[in-house]
Amino acid sequence: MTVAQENFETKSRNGLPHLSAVELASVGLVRKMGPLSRTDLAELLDLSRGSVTAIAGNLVELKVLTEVGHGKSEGGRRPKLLDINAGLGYIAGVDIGATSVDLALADFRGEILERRSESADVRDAPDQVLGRVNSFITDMLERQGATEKDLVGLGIGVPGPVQFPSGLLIEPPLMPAWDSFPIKDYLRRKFPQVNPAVDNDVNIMAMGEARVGGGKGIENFFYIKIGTGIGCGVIVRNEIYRGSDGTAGDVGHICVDYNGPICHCGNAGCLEVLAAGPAIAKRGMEAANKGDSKIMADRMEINNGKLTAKDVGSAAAAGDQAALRIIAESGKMIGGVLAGLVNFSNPRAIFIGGGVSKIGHHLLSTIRQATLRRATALSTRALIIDYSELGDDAGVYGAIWLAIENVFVSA
Amino acid sequence: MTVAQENFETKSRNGLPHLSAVELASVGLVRKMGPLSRTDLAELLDLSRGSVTAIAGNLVELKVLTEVGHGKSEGGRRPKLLDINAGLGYIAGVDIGATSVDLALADFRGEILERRSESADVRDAPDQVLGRVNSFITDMLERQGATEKDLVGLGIGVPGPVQFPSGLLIEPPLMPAWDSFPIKDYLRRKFPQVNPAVDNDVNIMAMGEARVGGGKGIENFFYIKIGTGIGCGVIVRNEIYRGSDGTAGDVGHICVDYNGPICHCGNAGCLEVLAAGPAIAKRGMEAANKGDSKIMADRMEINNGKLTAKDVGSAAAAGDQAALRIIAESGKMIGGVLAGLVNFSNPRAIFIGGGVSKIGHHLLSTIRQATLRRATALSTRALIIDYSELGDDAGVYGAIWLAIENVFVSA
DNA sequence: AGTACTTCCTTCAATAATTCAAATAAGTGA
DNA sequence: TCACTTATTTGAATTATTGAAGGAAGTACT
Repeated sequence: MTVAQENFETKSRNGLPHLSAVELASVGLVRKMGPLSRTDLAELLDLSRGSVTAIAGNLVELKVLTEVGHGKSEGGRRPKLLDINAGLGYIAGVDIGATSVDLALADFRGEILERRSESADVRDAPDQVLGRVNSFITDMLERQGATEKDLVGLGIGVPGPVQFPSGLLIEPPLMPAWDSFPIKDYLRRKFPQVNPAVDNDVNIMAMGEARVGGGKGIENFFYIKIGTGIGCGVIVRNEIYRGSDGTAGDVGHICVDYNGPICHCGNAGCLEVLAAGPAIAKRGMEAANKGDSKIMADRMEINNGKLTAKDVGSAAAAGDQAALRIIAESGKMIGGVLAGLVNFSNPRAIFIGGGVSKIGHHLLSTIRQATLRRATALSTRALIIDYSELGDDAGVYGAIWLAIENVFVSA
Repeated sequence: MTVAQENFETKSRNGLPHLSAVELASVGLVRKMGPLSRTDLAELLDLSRGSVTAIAGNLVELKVLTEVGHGKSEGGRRPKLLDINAGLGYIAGVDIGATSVDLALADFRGEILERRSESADVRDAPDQVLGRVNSFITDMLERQGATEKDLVGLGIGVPGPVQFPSGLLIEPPLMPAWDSFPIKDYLRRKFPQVNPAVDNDVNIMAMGEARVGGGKGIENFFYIKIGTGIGCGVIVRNEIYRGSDGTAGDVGHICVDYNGPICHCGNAGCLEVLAAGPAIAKRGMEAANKGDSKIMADRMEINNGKLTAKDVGSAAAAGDQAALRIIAESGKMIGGVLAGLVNFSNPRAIFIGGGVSKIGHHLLSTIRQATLRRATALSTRALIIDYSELGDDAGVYGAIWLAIENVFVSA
């Protein structure tokens, strides 16, 4: 490369160089597979070693990749391994929940440097919540000895339907004040160089599971979040599947009982009203009041007359029959819906996360049973159903990876 | 290109030249958008006009593209339009149904030259059925003045679960004799140069609808086939979605009534047993026997004691209340399942085909109502629900296009 | 330690793909 | 007719890629 060209070296707004398609592919491969030698890259890219030497040389010069020691010799010269340059810039991942904000600051490889959970009310005005997000991120950057300019990527998940490219929420039931609020613009007020990626919270959890959790290497899977509601992130061909309007994965309002109770969505018998956390808690309280469960009744007394799904879970873990029955009912309904979706979509795996997934193993086993019983044999042959590997970190990991995969694409 | 190289010009087995990635992209664009000028191509490919001149020149020399006259001037020189060279070779599309084989021979653009329907029993031995397929194709080629060597692509759909890359059927319920039968190899005995593409029948129908029917330009949609069974072809990001084992779209065995009748799959209350053609026919006969419908009872007498779904349809068209109710019931169940899948998958459209879809408009309208009622508002905002545009031709069109898109990929 | 072999990486001339700028072709409209 | 516009072609310059040759850095065997 001549000196004249170097002067015209194009840089995107975030200060990172523009990469060619081959360079992007190389970086992607290293991200996906970990440190690679030039020979590995040549084989994976189907290019000659000579070309890869040139490409890798350029990427090292641009400080996108660095040499990180040597690999094991396989009978000859040891390979020099190339990895993502962790120090190229910082990535922030934000997972906004109904009552809390989870954040993490990561290096350029996606390794988390600092992790935070703050309480927040999503019903507050968006600029209030996002203002706090901005200052949390600034704070984390400062603690790493960095400044706002060093942030190169920012991903954020919000609990509502997102129109992905624009990052606008469309009629979010939980957070009406956020409808069409320009989230990206607001975040850019503090970090003008970054191009934030905004997505639905369940989508980013699925993304996290796909890139660093149990979904690594799995092309098609679901991530089910069971909490106050029930949502689903869908990974198709290793990417988040958002559907035509960004609403894909809305499994909470699939009908399981046409004569069931009315959901806040206006319809009767949605999975969400019948099987999510509040339903489990409610049925627990009913059982306690009816005298079907001493454990739950005791717990209810301590808890000023209330029970949570978690309480029902601990009762079940202690062998309480009523609690076990309640959880099994919920699991059966969820499994029944999942069976239909498995028939339709034939995923390789289903990962279950969200607050309610922590109430114990009984829920998982009934979900698993119900799903396997009602789905076709062919589609369940190799189906994995398990809890999320990342637990509460799925969201922030996914946000980080959404940001990472958007870092080199210009606004 | 030097003379020495021309001698080494690589050709694939089917006699077609190997194309580079850019060339493939160009051809794909012309296939998708119709005749294009070099300038159009340059813009679509994001290449300079000079490059496109070279690429187009090569493709014309290879006889993959041809100049087909001029476009309208927009104030300057008229563009020369490039189109696929129809005469480069023939494409055969085959749609094997339970009781019939539909075939078509097309030119290289996918334009059908001859169309045939033959009766056949899929329960026969596969070599017997496929032997007939081979000779039908040969016959059609001869009627075009061509020989077996002129076939460059062959696509075939079969009514059972297919493991796509290998083209093997896996435990097909309708056609046990075909289990793991090497369909591709058999077809190649007559057409050794082609690399046949084998897929599930519903998948190829969806493909047909995607490429030449109502699904043109729609990224994500379902094709529902209602006949003896109920199947679904899923198009995601403009491609057939097959899932992890090739069984995606198996909606017929989604449960709609846990206390319903037992399906041949072993489970109770599958959509298929309750809502497909045989269920409609059965309920029609019950109504006739109970004296609820004079029209159907009369029809039954003529038909030696039997009714078909179509008979119920004509009764409904004539205003018969019992028939209307039966069809509405079926439509409601299908719509109920579709609503769940719409929530989950957020497609832009649903196209309905298959034999039972011909029983009249009442079925469509109840399916539409039931789907829209139970799916979320956001996911149905822009949702199209309509009959297949291609009707009985969806299968052969899809087979042709599956073949076309495999023509330049080597075996 | 020496030798043969292997693997990994670099270099560089040759080749292929692409761009850019200029020329040419073929129209429109006043 | 002339000025202008759009489409295509051409060819020199640039960039990307290959392939062969060789150097670097290891292993394995003697």
